[in-house]
Amino acid sequence: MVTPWKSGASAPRKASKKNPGFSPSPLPRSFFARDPRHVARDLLGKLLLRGNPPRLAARIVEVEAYLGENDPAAHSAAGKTARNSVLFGPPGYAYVYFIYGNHYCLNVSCEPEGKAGGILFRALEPLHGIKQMARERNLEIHTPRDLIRLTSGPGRLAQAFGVTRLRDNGCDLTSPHSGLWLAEDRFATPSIKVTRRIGIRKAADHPLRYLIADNPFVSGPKSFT
DNA sequence: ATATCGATTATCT
DNA sequence: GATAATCGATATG
Repeated sequence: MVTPWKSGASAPRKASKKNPGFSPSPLPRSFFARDPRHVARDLLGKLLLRGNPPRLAARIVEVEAYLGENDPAAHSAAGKTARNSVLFGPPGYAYVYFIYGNHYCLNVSCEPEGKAGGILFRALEPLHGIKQMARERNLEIHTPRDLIRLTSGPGRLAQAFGVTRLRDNGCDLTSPHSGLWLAEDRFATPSIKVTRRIGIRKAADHPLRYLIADNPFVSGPKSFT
C-alpha cells in the first residue's frame, strides 16, 4: 500500500507470504514508567494493535499528556476513585472512560505505580484492518479522504478499534496477549509539534498536545497551532 | 472555514 | 442536578 502524502511512512505490515513472521515488538513497561510528557512525545509513530497476530493496526499521530494530581484537567486531579484507579496503578495499562453520553476514550497509564499520569490517544493513521474499522464506525470508504473519519479524534479511534470500558479498561497494553497493545515501528523520526490540549476548560494553556506535523489524520480545528 | 447545538449517561457535588 | 479529555449535523460567511 502507498500513502498518498509523503510522510516517510513504512508500509503497513501483516503476516503474509510476502512478509512472513510479521511480529512487532511490544513496548516494554519501562517505556511508560516516566513523565507523561516524555511518553507522549515518544508514542508518536508507534503502533496501536488489536489482536495477535494483529487484526487491526494503526500509527499513533496525535496524543495528549495528563499529568496526574497537579494537573487540574486530568481525571486524576481530585484523587483516586473507582473510575480513575487505573491511572494510579502500574504503567502501561488501558484507562478507558465514557464521555458525553456517547463516546469512549482510550488512555495509557504512565508513571510508576502509585503516581497518577496518563496519555490520551487523539488520532491514528489506519494501516491494516480498514474494512473492520469502517464496519465498527458504520462508514463506507469511497475515497482516501473518507479514511480520516475512521480514526481522527479520540471517540472515533476508540470506536474503530472496538474499545469499550467493559472490554478494555485495565488491560495490559504491553502484552500482545491482552488483545489491545502497543508496539514499536520503524518510522523516520517524525516532525513533532506541541500545542494546547483540545476540549478542556481547566489548565487549557499548557502545551501538552503532541502531534506529527502535516499528518492528515491529526484531529481538531486547523486553528489549533 | 468557523460557529453553534443537541445527543445521552457515568460520575461527582 | 451539573458537568464532561466528543461527534455529527446544520447554519452562516
